[in-house]
Amino acid sequence: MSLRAAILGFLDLDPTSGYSLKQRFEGSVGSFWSVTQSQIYRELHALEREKKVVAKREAGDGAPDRKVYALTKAGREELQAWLRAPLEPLQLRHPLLLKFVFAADVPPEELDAVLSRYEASLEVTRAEYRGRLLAKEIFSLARNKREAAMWVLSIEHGLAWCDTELEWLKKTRKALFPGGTRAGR
Amino acid sequence: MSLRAAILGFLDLDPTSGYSLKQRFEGSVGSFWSVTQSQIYRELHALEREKKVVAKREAGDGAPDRKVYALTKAGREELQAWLRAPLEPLQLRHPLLLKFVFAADVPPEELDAVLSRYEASLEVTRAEYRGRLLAKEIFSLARNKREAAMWVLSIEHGLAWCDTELEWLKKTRKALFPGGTRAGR
DNA sequence: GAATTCATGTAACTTGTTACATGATTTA
DNA sequence: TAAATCATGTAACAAGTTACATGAATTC
Repeated sequence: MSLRAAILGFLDLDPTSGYSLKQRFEGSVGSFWSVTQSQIYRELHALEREKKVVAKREAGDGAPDRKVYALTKAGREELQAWLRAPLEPLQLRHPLLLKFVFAADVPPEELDAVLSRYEASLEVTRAEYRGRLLAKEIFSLARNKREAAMWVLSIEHGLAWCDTELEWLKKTRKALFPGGTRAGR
Repeated sequence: MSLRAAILGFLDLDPTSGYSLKQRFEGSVGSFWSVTQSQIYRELHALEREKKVVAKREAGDGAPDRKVYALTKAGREELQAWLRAPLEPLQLRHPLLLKFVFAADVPPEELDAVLSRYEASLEVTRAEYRGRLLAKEIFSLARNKREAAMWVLSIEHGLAWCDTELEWLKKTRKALFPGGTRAGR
């Protein structure tokens, strides 16, 4: 349901093709909502059948044709209804934590390696969010100041989450490997 | 894959039935890994077919029979392999954030209501985690001190996450409703 | 007497993932 | 010349959700 609504949301901002919707997801809500190309096409087809969106074929001379989707009135109504509807419950799935709970017998160096890889990936993610804030692309795409402010807040949410994770890792390392496991960390 | 491994992990701690596995998920990793009853039975059946677990029927006199599952050697090996394997990537799906991004035109009071409901649910969750730490059930179930320490850390992760969310909400409210939307908040 | 808990499960459905196929254009 | 990008999609599969069915025992 959320995926569907997000597609409507993006098309409301700016009608576009399935292919580029994928890019938009990645470039803006990717940190808290992941999608695959197949999902997008499937949902787009369903929305089209239900007349929530209409497609216009645009000839790309040389390049492949694009099917540009736009909301219909019914589509706009569905989006508005979703915005006011109660939230679907947040259900985290955190593979590191899950593994962690069963890992008491894993030798310290191996556990440390798992934590380190996660830490490295967090730092990459955080740098990306920082870049997004600095790039200020947001301010050119947003339709008004309020919208821009909200997009900034959503990125700041991602940054705060990264920081919390990193702090937890630090604390966890201290608790589990009080002497350190190897030179350098 | 993670679900499967977690089932193996729980059965390794203590052989038990599908029904009570569900309870154990909820009572320990529920904050970062949600499951349904159907998923558990389905996976348990698959694991049985693959000889990773064996079931023993225990007659419950009066009460329904239970099928108590225990790991086989192959099951233990799969668990150990998973513990050392690279993590599946973390993919958040955060319905509030997603909605937030498209909600610039939602009237302040309605948006505030969405945020408030989320805030309330976070406070419930946080209280539950606190309770879990205070209850110290952990220390009786853990097989050793290291394991207990790791379980405590996993709950502390949940608490830290709640706190970060609550702080973000506060900040967001301040940014979006500088004068407040109604008495009391 | 009604609802909840214990305990098993099935069926149907929705959502998410992976792999593949096509074919032109641009970049390395 | 090989790889990446643009752009469409399909098929098969895996994972997650919802609703239902059964039936005894216990608690309200």
